[in-house]
Amino acid sequence: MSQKKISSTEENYLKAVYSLSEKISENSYVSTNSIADEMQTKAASVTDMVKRLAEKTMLTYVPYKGVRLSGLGKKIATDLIRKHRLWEVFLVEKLGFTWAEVHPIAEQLEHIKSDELVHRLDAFLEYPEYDPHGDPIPDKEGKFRAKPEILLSDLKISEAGIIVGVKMHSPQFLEYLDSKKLVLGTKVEITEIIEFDQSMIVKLENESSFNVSSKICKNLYIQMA
Amino acid sequence: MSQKKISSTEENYLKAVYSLSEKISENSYVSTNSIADEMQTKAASVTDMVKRLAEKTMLTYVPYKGVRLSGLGKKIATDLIRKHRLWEVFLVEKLGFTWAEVHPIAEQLEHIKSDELVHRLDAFLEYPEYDPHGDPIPDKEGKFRAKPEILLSDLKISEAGIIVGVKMHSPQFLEYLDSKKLVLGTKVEITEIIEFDQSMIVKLENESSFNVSSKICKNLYIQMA
DNA sequence: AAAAATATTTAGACTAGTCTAAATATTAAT
DNA sequence: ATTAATATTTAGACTAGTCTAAATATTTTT
Ligand SMILES: [Mn+2]
Ligand SMILES: [Mn+2]
Ligand SMILES: [Mn+2]
Ligand SMILES: [Mn+2]
Repeated sequence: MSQKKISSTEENYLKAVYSLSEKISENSYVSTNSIADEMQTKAASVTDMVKRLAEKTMLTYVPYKGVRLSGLGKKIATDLIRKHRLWEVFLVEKLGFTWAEVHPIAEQLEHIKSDELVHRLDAFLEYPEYDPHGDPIPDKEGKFRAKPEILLSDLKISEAGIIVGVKMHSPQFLEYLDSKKLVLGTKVEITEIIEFDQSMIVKLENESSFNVSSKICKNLYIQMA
Repeated sequence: MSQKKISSTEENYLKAVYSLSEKISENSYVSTNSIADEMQTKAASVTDMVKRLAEKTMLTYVPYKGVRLSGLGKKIATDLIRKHRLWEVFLVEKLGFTWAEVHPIAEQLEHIKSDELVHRLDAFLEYPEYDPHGDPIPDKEGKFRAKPEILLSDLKISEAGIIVGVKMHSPQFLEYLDSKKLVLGTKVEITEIIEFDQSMIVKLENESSFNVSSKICKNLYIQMA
């Protein structure tokens, strides 16, 4: 399986490429610069690294075009995402962390190498399907369950739904959501849309309604009721 | 606290020095070669590293004599041991690993950096005092509880006690102990000592008695009944 | 289609950590 | 007190990963 010799750095590059691949069309390449952006590093460093990863057959690299993950690279990336999200569930469900706190710790824990550990953690958590931010947890084969698609900003007046995920993950954003009780599982109904700034007046169950900015509406995933 | 920039490698060196310090007299030095042995590396590499650690005031280094941990170095080492042992408890108590399996995984987990995580893990495990091998878990200040001292090999005929720890940690040894039911908490009584090879005939509660080799007797810690 | 702007790669340097081989210091043996 | 054996340090080289600056390729604008 994924028991090859691979560094945490290499894993992080593959994860970044995977994540960037999701945002572009199937047959296009992930550019050097976009990877540098995502990894907070320099394009020159990326070129070095993708050459090494290509050497290890984890991706294909076409100079001046970009890279594409191979099956192996995809497997390593989804394994990493699986571990990241399982650990986030652990941190929230078992240790009582908030959803705003867990990401940096999961960034470390995802690199722990032990298939048996992942397997037992998964069982201990009772095979969760989604992480604390509503992101689906891929299975051992790297298959994802359906991910939330509809944003709060897609709803029309009088439509209602349940918050099932967040698009942005910054702690500040998540803490703000907590303070407004806009957490996963909360039912929301649109009572009004303010045209000039695209903000919405939202009604929560057993709560008074209030204004929600466009920025927030574009970062909340909804399961329509 | 321990939030300085410190690499896992540096942490491992400090842990090795700490462990070696325990085995020698208070005022003597830990030698370069002994560190190289412990770390499975070369003496030349150790010299390089201890110079860097001395630079960071984590230990004092006297060329051709050896090193001694500073207060800071000692704190980093005991923090690491604390984390290692807490994770071992987690792996055994919560995830169902055997005591023979946990060490290599804890070697990775001990390097996760988050004081809050350690604190919450400690609480989640209900503040355990000993790890699955009977080794005491130091507190936040690095203070240790009493560690087991008496070995099974110290007992005389007809004396009895409870197994509270193991001196050796190899998986093979631990698995062998499991197969003989010589696990922590087991009550043992010496019924006979074979002089020529220093092996012992041991009686367990509700079990028939059997021969235990000298090597094993020297690696089992006993709390006398 | 040339010029300008942008993206990407190459070249060379740096740090952390490691190694081997050679030099030097310390300790033990005669 | 020399000599021999052992321990330790230095010197020089190597890899992974990173950076800046310069060179080159690609894309966009005019
Ligand atoms: Mn995360
Ligand atoms: Mn998440
Ligand atoms: Mn251990
Ligand atoms: Mn242990």
